[in-house]
Amino acid sequence: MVKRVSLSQAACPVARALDVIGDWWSLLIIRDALEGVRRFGAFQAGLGIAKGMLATRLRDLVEDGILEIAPASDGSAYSEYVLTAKGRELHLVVAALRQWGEAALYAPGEDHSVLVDRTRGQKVARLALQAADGRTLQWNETRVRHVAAV
Amino acid sequence: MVKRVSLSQAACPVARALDVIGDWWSLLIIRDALEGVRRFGAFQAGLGIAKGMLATRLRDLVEDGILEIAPASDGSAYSEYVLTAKGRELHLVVAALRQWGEAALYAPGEDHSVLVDRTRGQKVARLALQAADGRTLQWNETRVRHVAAV
DNA sequence: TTTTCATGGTCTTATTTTAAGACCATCTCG
DNA sequence: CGAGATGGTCTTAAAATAAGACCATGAAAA
Repeated sequence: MVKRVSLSQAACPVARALDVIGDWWSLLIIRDALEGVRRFGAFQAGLGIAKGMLATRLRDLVEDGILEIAPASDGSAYSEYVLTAKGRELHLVVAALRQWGEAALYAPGEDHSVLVDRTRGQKVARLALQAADGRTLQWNETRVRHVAAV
Repeated sequence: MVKRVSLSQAACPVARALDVIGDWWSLLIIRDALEGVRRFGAFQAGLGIAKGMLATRLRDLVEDGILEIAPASDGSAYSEYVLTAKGRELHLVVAALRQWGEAALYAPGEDHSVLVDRTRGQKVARLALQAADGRTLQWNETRVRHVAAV
């Protein structure tokens, strides 16, 4: 029996991305980190995750260069987990998931949190795929160009 | 001991979305479905997934209204799995993952598949968050407005 | 300074999920 | 009809998860 399949060498960026952040908790941790959560205890309280799971997830995310450990910003001797530049770029993935969830998984009238423009408090516009020339592309107006097998 | 935690009733759309598609294989299945894969055997061959896993994943995705079973388009007695409207909307999530993977997980010069405009074959533009008035928003120019606890 | 509590983990255990393949029923086609 | 393709189910062993006991250190109160 082998370990869980690894996609870290896949030629498809989607597969490779899921290999890193495609598990249950990682994107939730990143979501919280994007909102400013930094301390172990804060992640644990916000997510309701078991401590052991959180510890391994944080370790993995640090190993993958998505989080980094920094001295606590409040001057105490504890440390904090902060997103790296690579990790911050995941905000679009989180936003896409959020918009899909809002549209597809809530009954009309059911309440949920909302991503807003920080300065004006207005809801962020829906994401859309655009061609190089700026045309908006629907799901069936794109295709994937695969690389030749090695 | 309880089952794996369920987030299906979360007030955060990100959590609820991950509850549905946040496992290892679902988004890869959806990625392939977006590229036109429809048959059980085609999914299995493309993903290298165990048959049992694929069967349960497909069943779950159908239950969640992301895929639906249709008669085979080639006239045979077999059936096919096709994306529903709800499932097709996930193309933005897949695109966001793809763009992040391309930027963050490949060494310079390393080859990967690319999402292109179907009519012109040009690479799709990078996604970006926009405010209601069209301004582009960086990761730190947004915040999440939470709902009041019930 | 001693004592107490908060913080940030590790380790153990029971349960669930996953990977792999054996097995089987139905369909297609020669 | 018979052989192989197709689309599954079932079994089994290994790995991941959930929950909490336990522990070391830092912070803070007495």
